[in-house]
Amino acid sequence: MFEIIRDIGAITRRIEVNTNAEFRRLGLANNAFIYVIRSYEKPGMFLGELADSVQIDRTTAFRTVRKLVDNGYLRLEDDASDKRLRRVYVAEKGAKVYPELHAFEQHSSDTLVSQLTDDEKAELKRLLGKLIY
Amino acid sequence: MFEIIRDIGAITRRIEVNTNAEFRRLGLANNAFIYVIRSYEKPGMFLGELADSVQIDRTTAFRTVRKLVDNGYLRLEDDASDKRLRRVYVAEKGAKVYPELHAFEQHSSDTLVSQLTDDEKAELKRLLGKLIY
DNA sequence: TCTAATTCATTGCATTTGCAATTACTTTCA
DNA sequence: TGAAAGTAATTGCAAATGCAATGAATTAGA
Repeated sequence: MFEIIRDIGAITRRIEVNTNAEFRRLGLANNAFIYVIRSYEKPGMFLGELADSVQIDRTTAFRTVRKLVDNGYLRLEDDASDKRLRRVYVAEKGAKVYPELHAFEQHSSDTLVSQLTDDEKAELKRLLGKLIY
Repeated sequence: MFEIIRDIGAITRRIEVNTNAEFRRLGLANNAFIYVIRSYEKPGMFLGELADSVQIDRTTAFRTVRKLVDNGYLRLEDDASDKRLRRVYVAEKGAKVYPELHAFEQHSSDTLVSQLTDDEKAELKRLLGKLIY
């Protein structure tokens, strides 16, 4: 059954290379696009929460977010009640590119599952949702 | 359906962190353990072939393999008929640790699918095999 | 309520990473 | 059969990465 983790590992790495190449022109390589997408969809996560949600090392995430803030894609806000937290939001530039980022993600996904029937797609999604990690 | 690539991305990154932590003591972090496993199971792949099979950048793979050769885990052989190729084999040290590496991979996999029935596991494996990347 | 344990952001630092060459064959095809 | 195109390995280099440590704020427990 170990083929499962080998398969998803290879698929993930391949998709990351593709997507990074696609968005390098926007300064969103090195998985930076991920943070824009997630911050757009769930605004206000704090830094560690965002990092954990995508399973990227917190220090790496921290530096990428800082760069995206410098580049105008994201924006940070101190939390009102907990002084440790810094919450992440998309800035205008981030909101503007979101549709393109998500469309590419959608396209990558469509290609990936293109040999599956609709039922199989739904089943795959369901099964992945039951995985423990 | 894009949830699929998000899920497998997060799972992959999490497993990599775990596995690298586990095998750092052997000098097999940074995904180095992958090369030992694969070279053991399919001896004689040439460098680029090995890299492509796991979807890791060829230059990164090249440097990791070189390090593993230096550390005594792997061994390289020039191809007899094509002078461009260098084929990869495990050395004694690599063969010795393979069982442990594979057992951990198995364990990671078992944990991952622990909430699935046997039928679901088989179905997941089948569906992943149909993905195009 | 005081202290210890926890959690967050952030930095230090050595190592790794990966894109873009370059060089050395090998294959293709006119 | 000879140039052009393709495919390997390898290197250069700037940037990213991630573990370990630090400091500040919060929470838990006695």
